Amino acid sequence: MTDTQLQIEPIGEAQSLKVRAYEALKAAIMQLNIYAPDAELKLDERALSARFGVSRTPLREALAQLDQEGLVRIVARRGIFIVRKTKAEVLEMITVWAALESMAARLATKEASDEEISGLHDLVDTFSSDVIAQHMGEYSDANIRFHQAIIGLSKCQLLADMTEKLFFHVRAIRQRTIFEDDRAKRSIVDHKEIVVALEARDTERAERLVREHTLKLRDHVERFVDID
Amino acid sequence: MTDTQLQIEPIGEAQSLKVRAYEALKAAIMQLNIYAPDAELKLDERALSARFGVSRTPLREALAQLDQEGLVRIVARRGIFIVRKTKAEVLEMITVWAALESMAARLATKEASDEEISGLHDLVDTFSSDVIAQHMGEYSDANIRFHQAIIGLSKCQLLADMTEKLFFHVRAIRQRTIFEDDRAKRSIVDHKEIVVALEARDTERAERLVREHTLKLRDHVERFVDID
DNA sequence: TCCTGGTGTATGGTATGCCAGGAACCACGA
DNA sequence: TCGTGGTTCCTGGCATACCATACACCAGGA
Repeated sequence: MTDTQLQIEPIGEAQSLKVRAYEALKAAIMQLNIYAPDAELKLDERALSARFGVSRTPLREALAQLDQEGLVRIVARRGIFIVRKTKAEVLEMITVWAALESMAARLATKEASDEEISGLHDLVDTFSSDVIAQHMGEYSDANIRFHQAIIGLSKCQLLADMTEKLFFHVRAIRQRTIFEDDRAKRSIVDHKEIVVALEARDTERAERLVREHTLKLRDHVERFVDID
Repeated sequence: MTDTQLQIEPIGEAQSLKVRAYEALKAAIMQLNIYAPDAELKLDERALSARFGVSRTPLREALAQLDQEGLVRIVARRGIFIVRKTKAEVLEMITVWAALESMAARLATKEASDEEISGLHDLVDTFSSDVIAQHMGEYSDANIRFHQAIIGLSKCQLLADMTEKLFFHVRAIRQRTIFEDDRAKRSIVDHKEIVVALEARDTERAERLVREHTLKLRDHVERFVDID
């Protein structure tokens, strides 16, 4: 449950320049449509340090972290490039996500309280009434909150950490998702079934439903999303 | 299949100082028994840069990477500390590992060729005849190779990358594993059953067997390993 | 003796300058 | 026209000096 454990920003300020540069860069990359033909994919240490008003050192550390996370690729004496995930890589990420979230569902049937599971109903309802959801398919905020909530109910912090990174990359392709009229509706049905299985403490069924739900997304992306 | 795609070191040399420092530090941490009472858990940038003969800059980048991977923790103006994983964290890692490897088994039943799956027999046999395995329980090299082979058969690079990091952390507690006489034998039985399920292309069964096998390890660690 | 305030020191954070490799461009010759 | 050699400049890698802060230690007063 991400919403219950408020993320405390020490002051919202007062962080190291490295961290601030990292977050600024990450936000900048996130809002950039990297699949646009004219997207600016090449970065420059010196130019960025000038724009941020910090020296190259903390900026380099931020970029190195982004490099390790796979958002950018640093090539010595060539440049720093924003990474375009290939379709195959995106599919792999969704597959791993399915593995992690299905395990989370499994754990949730054993670790979560009845009240916590009941709380999922609200998220499903929010999703149902979310107009945006009708247009964004799998990627509306309400939808993501539902999935993150399940991961939270597993009480496994590592699962939460690992899926968060995957979410970021998958989000990047949301603009490329083709609208399918009944996809959102079927998604809601899936969600309701998942909640029912969790409430029944049906471990195997909850795991299977979550896995199949996410693998459906995988197949959808494989068939209808065109990147590369 | 990790063994088939030989890892080419460009020259074995000629890497950046950052990478070399990273690998040297990682190797040093790996061979260190961090759970020993007198283990040296505090690092010092300046001392390390002197010992490696490089400046602090590449060393800091290497340490930052280790920090992100969770092997060390860098605290501003306090120091750099080698992380002792808590028992809860280790259990979470094994749980995630179970999620990933069971998904790998699932994929392997669909992606791997008959020859590739047959190759697993050799690894099981190697493990059976590995005297060390009798004493190290789950953590012999032959055992790890078996599990990595399954992940390789999934043809999912991301699964391989993510599990590799987990292996590293779990290895760190192998000295703390209590010897259990029939554990290795039962492990071999599990492995053979897994291979059979893979050969039969029984997706659900392969997934379940792998998951249960790894969760057995989880329970074993939970009960018999004493860290913290 | 114990608490408190100040000062010194250790340590990670940041700024800056130089280095070396590679790519692009241009001149020149075949 | 095309290929080849060299020169220049762009760019990340590295070294070094300085900065800021948390902690330890000590002196002085109650």
